[in-house]
Amino acid sequence: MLSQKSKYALRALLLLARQPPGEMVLVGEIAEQQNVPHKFLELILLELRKQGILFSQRGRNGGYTLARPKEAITFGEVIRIMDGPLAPLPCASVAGYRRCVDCQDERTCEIRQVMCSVRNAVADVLDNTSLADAIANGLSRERTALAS
Amino acid sequence: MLSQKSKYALRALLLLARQPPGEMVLVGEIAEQQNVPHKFLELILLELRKQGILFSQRGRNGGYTLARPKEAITFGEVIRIMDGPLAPLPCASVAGYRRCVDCQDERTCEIRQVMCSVRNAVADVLDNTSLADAIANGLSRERTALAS
DNA sequence: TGCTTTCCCTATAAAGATAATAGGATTATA
DNA sequence: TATAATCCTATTATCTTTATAGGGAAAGCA
Repeated sequence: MLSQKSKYALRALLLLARQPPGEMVLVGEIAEQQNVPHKFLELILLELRKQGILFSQRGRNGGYTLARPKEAITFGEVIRIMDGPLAPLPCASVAGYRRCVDCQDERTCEIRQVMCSVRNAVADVLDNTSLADAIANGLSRERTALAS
Repeated sequence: MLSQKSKYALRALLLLARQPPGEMVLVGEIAEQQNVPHKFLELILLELRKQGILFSQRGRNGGYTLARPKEAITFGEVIRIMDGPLAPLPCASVAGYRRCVDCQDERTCEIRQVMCSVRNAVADVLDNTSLADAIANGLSRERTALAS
């Protein structure tokens, strides 16, 4: 399940991705527009900055902006930062592998094998969807909906 | 993330799937072999029985057995019973759809669209993997491992 | 220089979900 | 009727998520 934190993070990033490149936006503006608690959003944006997703400036005329082009930020990267590994089980994770303490034989564990397939299927979607992709799909859907 | 409950449930079901069809197994035996708390496993098996996955018999010579052939029980079905919908967001779920309370326009929500893709990718794996499939894959991997 | 605005940082509380335990009720068999 | 097993409800314990609070530090401007 996607956490509230990831949802807020993605909302904020999509909002920033819709701005002209380099445009600074205040935490308060994002919070208000997206219905996210201000202070909670601060924590989220702070973490995204530390992880190189956002660039920030303090003081007057400060705010946040994407640290990279919107084509170069994927859903997978964002969700991993907020929620941790994509895999349904630690033992099926590539980046965040951890052995199951009560697993009798990982090499033959059927559950692990299936969860590895799930992990790959999920990563295939999320690591290949950028903020730009998501926005573009949204627009094309919108056009389709209006045309029909 | 897969819950402990789902993991225990799948372990128990895979154990039962490896028995001769119709063979009754005690909760206590499953709990011991799979390192699962006895009383907790009882709750899990009980729910699986209510949902038509297991058949049980009380009293002496009682126990649990699969209510259907192992080819006809999928990971998706089991995980939905234990953990609820597969989708990362309620608004992206087919079976358990629920609107996001703070969503401004679901029709154009980019996050929802991506999460629908994730849901489909996950369901595609889990709804097409039966207990029998998982056991068969495990064996073939074992053979491969031994051969190499 | 001092004032304001903004992000930055740490700590903690509140709420909810998950995991587990407990104790007995019911049923089938020998 | 004794026994062994599942069945059922309630409760506790633990952990995670979500959110709040209060101030610290830097940037710009008068």
